[in-house]
Amino acid sequence: FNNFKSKFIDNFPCVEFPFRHSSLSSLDLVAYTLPDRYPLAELPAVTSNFPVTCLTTGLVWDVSLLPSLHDPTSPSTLSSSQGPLDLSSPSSVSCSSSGEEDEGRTSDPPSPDSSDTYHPQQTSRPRRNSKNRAGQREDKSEATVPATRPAFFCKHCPKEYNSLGALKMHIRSHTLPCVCPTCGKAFSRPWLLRGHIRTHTGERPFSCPHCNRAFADRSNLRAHLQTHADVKKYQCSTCSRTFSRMSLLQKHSAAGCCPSTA
DNA sequence: CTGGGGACGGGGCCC
DNA sequence: AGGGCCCCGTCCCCA
Repeated sequence: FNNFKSKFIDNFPCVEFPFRHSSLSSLDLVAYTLPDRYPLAELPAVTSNFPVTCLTTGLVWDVSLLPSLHDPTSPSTLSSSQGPLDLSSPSSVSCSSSGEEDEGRTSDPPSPDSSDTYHPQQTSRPRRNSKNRAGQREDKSEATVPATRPAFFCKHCPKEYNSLGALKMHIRSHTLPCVCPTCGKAFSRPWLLRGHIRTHTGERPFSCPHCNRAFADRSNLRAHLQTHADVKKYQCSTCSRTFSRMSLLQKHSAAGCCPSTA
């Protein structure tokens, strides 16, 4: 890995080393370097077990209430977030950030809307009323309830979707059609690329109303706003201490406040 | 160990 | 139907 890193830095002196995560395993490196882009989907999900109270919604984030999050058959709970980079041929991909279709591009996998990408067994759309974002993770991991069975299957991974649009959006995460003209890093969506480009330009359009800090990413501003809050979003159900981030609560629990659930 | 920032992924909703 | 945006979330790094 270090050799790879050194070579990368030598060849791309103006580009930040993309594999910044020092904890990358050899398997991760294989995932990056092999043409097959999805072996990470086979890895087991890393989960934690402790109750969390979301103060903003009043929901208790107790993983025991979300069995699908731990469904071993679900491949998607793993964060393959740092999507594989196709740095080998950055110029071969020509996605304009304005939303050029990944479908049908010459060097990419076959079009997601082609007939072999899905199997329209059932086309009933799920409830679109729910603004329950909390349920997103449930939906991500698997079809949680057999009531609305997904009908569209990704041919690149085991994920299933109940609409063609959702499937197409997902397939972009495989094809990564949006490529940064500066460093060649590829993204699934144009707005992700735009956010990434801000890391090059230094643009920070999201300002904190409470201090003079500004952020390139709205989510990061949101997280920052938690630091100004008297009562933070995530509460330990054992000691009632609140935290600005889920990850902090996780660390808190893992450190022993909630030994029964850590 | 804790708190916070940076970067990014992905599903749902709106237009 | 599709693109853009919003929101929620994760992971890593660093002070």
